[in-house]
Amino acid sequence: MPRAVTSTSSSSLPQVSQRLTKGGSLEKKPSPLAPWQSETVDYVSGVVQLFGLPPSVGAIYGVLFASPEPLCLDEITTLLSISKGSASQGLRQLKEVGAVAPVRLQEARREYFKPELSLKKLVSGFLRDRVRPSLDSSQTRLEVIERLSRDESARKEFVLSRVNTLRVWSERGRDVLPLIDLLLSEKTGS
Amino acid sequence: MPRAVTSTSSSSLPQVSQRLTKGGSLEKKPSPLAPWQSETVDYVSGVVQLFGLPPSVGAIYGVLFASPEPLCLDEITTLLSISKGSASQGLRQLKEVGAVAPVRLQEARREYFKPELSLKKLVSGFLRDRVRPSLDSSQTRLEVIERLSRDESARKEFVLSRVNTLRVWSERGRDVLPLIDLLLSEKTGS
DNA sequence: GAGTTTGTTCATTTTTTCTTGAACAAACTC
DNA sequence: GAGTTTGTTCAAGAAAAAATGAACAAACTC
Repeated sequence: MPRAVTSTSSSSLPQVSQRLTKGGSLEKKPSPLAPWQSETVDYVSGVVQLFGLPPSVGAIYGVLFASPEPLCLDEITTLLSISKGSASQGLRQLKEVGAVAPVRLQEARREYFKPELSLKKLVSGFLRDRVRPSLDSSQTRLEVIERLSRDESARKEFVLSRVNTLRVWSERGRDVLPLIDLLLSEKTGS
Repeated sequence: MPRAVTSTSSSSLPQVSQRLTKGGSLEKKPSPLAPWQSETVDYVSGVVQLFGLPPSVGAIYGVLFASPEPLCLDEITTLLSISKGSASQGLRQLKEVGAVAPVRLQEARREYFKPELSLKKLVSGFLRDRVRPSLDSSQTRLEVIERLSRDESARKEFVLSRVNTLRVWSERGRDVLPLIDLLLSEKTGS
């Protein structure tokens, strides 16, 4: 009894099909979402994709963002016309980065979700869970390269200079992350 | 007539099969590249992929980075065992973001390439060509959302607050870009 | 405990992205 | 101009990523 907004609910909504397409955007088809909501889902989804997350994940965050009340898995599934599997996995990813928080509604048995709205938290969660790890493994790999580079007999200076450049870049990367965090913390909008 | 192919001198290159695989890494097979070079190509390629560029593009930048001399399309093709098409397209992309510069070698007819080594230039080129455009189109889309949101009669305050949040985020995004640029400009390593 | 409701997992299918290679163009050579 | 050499384009194939859906588990209800 997905109250309210089921796709093909009682009305004659003909195949309410709203499918994710290449741009990660949603085809404009009859939707249980208000126009501004569809547009927002689409927009947010695009932004999220810029950060390398799949379209469905962006859409899930988007629909939570555009909903006045927390939503449960089933509602998300219906509103976006995505599979239960996608929704479940997408929510997991969003929880991991801290982009979405579970809400326990007193009477309800299901788990509801609301979006994290602090840009700082969103970004730093992403940096922490997605970028930092890469930077770390990058460390190990750099060490391998340094070791191999010592076996080089020819062009010694060139090799050293390049390896050094890599090292510098890597450091710079590690330096910049916390600064981004810092930049976003001031003037907490909204 | 590939001459003076870097590293492993002018020896006979035995079936250099080196294929791009899922992680964007290169299978370890007999390669015309020295070990540190292969490793570097692999490493750099990984980093480049973090920025959303395809593996082959990263590999191309990587091999240029690891080569003491500029390379031409044909040499790149051979060293990485990728197709001429890939190499050509990859080089175009790299030229667009300013990650690679053409070098005119006096006697030679072919076009040779060398890698841009300034981190600042690399990053700002990327921001300019890949991120800025998204931010701009984002502007237009935000306007659409604002317009649609005015048609909303219910939950007025909620809708306004969300739209406002989007606006703030977008501004923040535009503010941060130049700062990143700034951060990278000081102390020019290497 | 039998039957629900809710959610997760994962093999399969679908979609998207990347690479290839062959056809084409442009610029040079003789 | 005919033949090279060098490089680009783009349709088609290959590979990777994402979404689906059905089987399964866990927690609840009676």
